[in-house]
Amino acid sequence: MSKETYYITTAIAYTSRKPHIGNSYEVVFTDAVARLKRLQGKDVFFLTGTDEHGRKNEEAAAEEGVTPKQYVDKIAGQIREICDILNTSYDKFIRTTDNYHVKSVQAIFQKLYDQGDIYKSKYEGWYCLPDESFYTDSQLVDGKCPDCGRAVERASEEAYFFKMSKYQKQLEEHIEANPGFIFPESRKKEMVNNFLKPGLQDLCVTRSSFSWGVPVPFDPGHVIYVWIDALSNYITALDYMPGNPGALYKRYWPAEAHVIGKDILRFHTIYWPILLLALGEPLPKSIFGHPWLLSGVDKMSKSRGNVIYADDLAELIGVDGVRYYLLAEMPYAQDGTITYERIFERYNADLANTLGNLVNRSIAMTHKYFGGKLPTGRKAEALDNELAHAAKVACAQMQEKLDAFRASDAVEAVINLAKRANKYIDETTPWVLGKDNAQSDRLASVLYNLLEVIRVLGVLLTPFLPATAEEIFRQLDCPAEYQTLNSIATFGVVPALAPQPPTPLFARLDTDKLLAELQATEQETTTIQQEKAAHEAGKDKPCTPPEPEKPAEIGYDDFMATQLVVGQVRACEKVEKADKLLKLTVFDGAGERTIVSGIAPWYTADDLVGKKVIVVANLKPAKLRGIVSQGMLLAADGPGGAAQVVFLPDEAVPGSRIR
RNA sequence: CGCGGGGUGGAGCAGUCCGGUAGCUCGUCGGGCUCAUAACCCGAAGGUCGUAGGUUCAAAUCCUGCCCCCGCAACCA
Repeated sequence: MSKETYYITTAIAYTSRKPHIGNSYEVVFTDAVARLKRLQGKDVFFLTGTDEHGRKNEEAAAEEGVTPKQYVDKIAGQIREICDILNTSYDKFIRTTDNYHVKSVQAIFQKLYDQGDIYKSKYEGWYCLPDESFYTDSQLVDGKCPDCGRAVERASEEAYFFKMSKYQKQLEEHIEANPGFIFPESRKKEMVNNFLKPGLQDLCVTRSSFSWGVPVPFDPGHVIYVWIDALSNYITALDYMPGNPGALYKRYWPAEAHVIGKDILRFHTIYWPILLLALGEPLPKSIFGHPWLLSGVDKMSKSRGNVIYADDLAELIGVDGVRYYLLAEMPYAQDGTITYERIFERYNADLANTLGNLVNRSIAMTHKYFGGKLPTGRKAEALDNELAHAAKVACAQMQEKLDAFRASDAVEAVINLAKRANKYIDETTPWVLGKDNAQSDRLASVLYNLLEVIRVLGVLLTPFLPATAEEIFRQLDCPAEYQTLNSIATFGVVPALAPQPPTPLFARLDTDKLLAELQATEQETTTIQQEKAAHEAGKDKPCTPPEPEKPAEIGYDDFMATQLVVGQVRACEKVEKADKLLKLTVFDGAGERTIVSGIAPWYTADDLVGKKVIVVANLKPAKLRGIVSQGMLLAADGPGGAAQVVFLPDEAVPGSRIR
């Protein structure tokens, strides 16, 4: 009854688009841990879900002509569907639009406000009346509006702020006292050095510029921003209410681990703990910032046309094929890579050849030599002990590694056992024993040991490849009580199994053929994707990349509103303390202007000085790294995020209009 | 001097804390076997462990300088 509890969560996925396979890694990994813990007899609660508020969703919905709720319903459905396809065993799928969550978030906000940790203040800034815009100190040009050059006045917009600094000390002490709180270690250093040490600012926790969110209970013009809304999901999912926590909360909180992407570590290791400190609740035991899965050397993104989706891949290699790749291939602290070559290679080598073939040949021999049922006679040999020992080692290693969140090492330990069993077959040569009736007892022993190892493999694979484990048990005709960790603690406890006729677990893939097919379909889609990508302006933010928008048609006048002119680069220098910035002096026909451009990684002064470029002449000036940039250069998005500046022929006359 | 991680046979990684025969997977080559999914088992080739110095009887491992890659921060109009 009093089983040890184990609460583990993924981050909730932002409902901006269908998650790609890199996004899916998190939920598969977390699922493997959750399944292991259940296997170990813990009372597990595994939470995942979706983060559904925010301006982006509001806008996306408007564009599709549906309500925000309709929009997020659709995407949340897709996200959940992928979790289901991947056979993840979450106990709850929370959506931040769920009613209980909204209520709880409001109560949390109210409590923090009542105790003075949230206060209403002003988003202070310089306001330009004619432009209706706010500017910060650094944006101002000579104390004037950077846009129109007119005077600005000190003005403010109301917003609510959270007193982060009040809890900073406490958090720092906690991190110090609990070395395992943030891991891997290198991530912890990033957080402490970059954010904690410099000191925390109070955090603006509401917005009034959009309305798709949880309203501030006592001030409905304001909406609670993502920090308190989304992060709280980990406790609202357990029916948390300030002062009146629900039964689930009492049972499962604090969480054992929050598994999140390295990109949102800051929110989870700083904002979230401080929020909990303010609520007077215990902090989660650990926060694991996992690395990313890169497509080749690039981040996966729609605009690069290198996206792989888990469900598509599952069509090719099965759900467990996908799970296997993710779990076996992702390093612990460094980014992993995914390519089809690698996927097929791992699938064939480990799943088809090593594991699948072992199961198949062992069961096939049981049928061939004994009609599917082993006789009772046995004859043990010293060799057998080595196999039994390997099973014991695999069992210990798998748990030790996965307990430490080292999934690929854990998987390796299991596959190693399968390799050892394949070797055992060669060592014992059952096909030789089969030719000699006098060796029947020995043959029966060998096959028994093999079936026993396969059963062990079935148990050990449960966290990683649940469907395969099940299929192994089915083929072995293995009763449920022999599918547990306890039952494999000692080798050779299972009664003689009478396996079903063998069915291959994983069909070998014809790698060359598959790659050729993929290349063919890729070429069809690439063109379309590239066209789309051309319209996608900025880079995607890692956690919430924007959906590529179908460009709305614009009229000629709209286009002409952008004043493109020929400019000649007269001078160029690197901006100090900025990796990407070049400060350019450009002659635009009338005079020289300064343009700061983020192309330093790809261009030097020599590449640019004297060249004719396209300048956006009427762009609002902006201050970059303290330098006012008056316009911008046109450049194409090149491969790998590189910028490719558009150069004009030398004859082009500075100042002439481009249209 | 903003903070941190890394450079190991063709590819991907382990080993570095606690110096002492450089290990694993894939690939290549050769052999064995035939129960099995052209699978399995054995063996071989292939590495001056980024680079230059230093400490030591001994350095991938410890120290110092330099080069290159990556992450965080900053920044990309």
